[in-house]
Amino acid sequence: MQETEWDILRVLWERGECTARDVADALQRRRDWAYSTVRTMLERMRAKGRVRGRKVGNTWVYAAAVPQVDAQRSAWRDFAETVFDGTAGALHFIARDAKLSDRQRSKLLALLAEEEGDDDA
Amino acid sequence: MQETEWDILRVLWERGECTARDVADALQRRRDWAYSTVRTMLERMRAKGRVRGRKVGNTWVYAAAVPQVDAQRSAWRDFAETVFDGTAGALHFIARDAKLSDRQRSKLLALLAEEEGDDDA
DNA sequence: ATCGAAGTGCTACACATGTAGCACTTCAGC
DNA sequence: GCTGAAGTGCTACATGTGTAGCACTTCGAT
Repeated sequence: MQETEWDILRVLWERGECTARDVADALQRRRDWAYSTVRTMLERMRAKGRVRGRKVGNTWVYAAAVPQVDAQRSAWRDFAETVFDGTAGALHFIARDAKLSDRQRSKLLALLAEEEGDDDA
Repeated sequence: MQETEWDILRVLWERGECTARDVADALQRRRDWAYSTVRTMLERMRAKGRVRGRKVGNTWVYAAAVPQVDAQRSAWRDFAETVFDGTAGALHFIARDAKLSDRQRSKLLALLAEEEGDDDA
């Protein structure tokens, strides 16, 4: 999935259902897209099943087709696979080569510790 | 950077300088590419500066233009930026939502602990 | 000298992505 | 009822990506 799509999806995840106009407005600063660009993108994403669309009156209203965390999980898997040949390699990289700041490292440790043992709970 | 490029670069990182033939052979199983496909890709990557190429006799010999870990770092940054709006979000995700197995989690903890304090040393 | 394998430069073509315009319709306010 | 803003469907066009072929050259072995 491309960056453009993530930008659009982020809007949809944050705000729930949106019209093309809503999305365009929300992305105003981040992306200087013409309204029609946003529309094209939304339509393409609908064709690909990335977003759902329903018509309210004569207006299309869009929503993300999958929960954000699901999309993130598959992005994470793809990333790990493509760049590190698997999750193990990716984690290895993060721990050792990602040049995390001390702050980031301890935050990560803290979060991991917190999570320890309560898988998914 | 696309998956195809990573596959090629991985070969170059592993083996150092390679001819198109070397790369094609190395990718035999992973990717069923025609020799010319590999050549096209290498040439395009050379045009983009992703690989360096020098001519040995009449044969092109290619090598990755950047060290693997550098490429991984920028991929990591792009990934974090695109999907999580920053490294912090990405780390948060990894600690809490990536559904790591217990084994992966403890491995990660161990690696992080090991690294603790010796930044880059 | 010659023949074939492997190399080279160049071209091709379909599909995806980034970006956007046009012509037409519809609804809300005057 | 008319007008304008916002919506719609459709089209466009450049660039990137995936995949590969063709014609020509070159070098090593016979």
